[in-house]
Amino acid sequence: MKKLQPFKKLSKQFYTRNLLTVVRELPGKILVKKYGKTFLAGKIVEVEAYDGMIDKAAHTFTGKTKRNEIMFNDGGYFYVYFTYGAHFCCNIVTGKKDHGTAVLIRAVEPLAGIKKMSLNRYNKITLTEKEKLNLTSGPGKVCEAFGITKEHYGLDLTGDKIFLLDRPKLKKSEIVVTKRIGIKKSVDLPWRFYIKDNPYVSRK
DNA sequence: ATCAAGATTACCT
DNA sequence: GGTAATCTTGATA
Repeated sequence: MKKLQPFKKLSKQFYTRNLLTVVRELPGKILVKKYGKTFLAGKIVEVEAYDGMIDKAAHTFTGKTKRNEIMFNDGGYFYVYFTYGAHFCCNIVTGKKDHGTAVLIRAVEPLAGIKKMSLNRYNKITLTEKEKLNLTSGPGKVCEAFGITKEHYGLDLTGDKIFLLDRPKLKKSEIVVTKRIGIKKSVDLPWRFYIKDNPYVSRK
């Protein structure tokens, strides 16, 4: 009989390891945002790594600015940015202080608070099948569904507003590795990781 | 002060 | 498949 693992918050030590170690372990973990007395939650199904030291696509590649300064902290902080005049995207800062590394959360599978997510995305509760799959299948969609905005910039992920829950490690065969999406620089780095056959992954 | 780009999305054919 | 929308940020002057 397999022991049921309790849902435990990921610790500071999880995040302060190297970017590429953390990014491989993030698929399958659970993103949680406190919402009043309840919670919004989703299983992380797609992520990308960004490393300012060697990666021209990273916001930290050209040094510290007001926007990216949280990425130069040690791991365990939330980096939120605004783009294309419309969308927020959220990231998990990793590594040691001054590394400038983070993981973009590209897609999650909704687990709890789905009604609230539906309201945030579509301003209604009853969704078509297509709309359900479109709820959190992209970085901007995740933030809209969870109500994540610049006010969440810099949050400590060991706190209780936004955090991740641990889950058993996935097998290597369950994770697909590809080049990243939607960037024009350093396009060949194989730093996108997603859960095989999961319908909420943004693109095959 | 001005300007171009952008870790996207929704909607179109 | 392609592209308009939309505005913050960072770079350049």
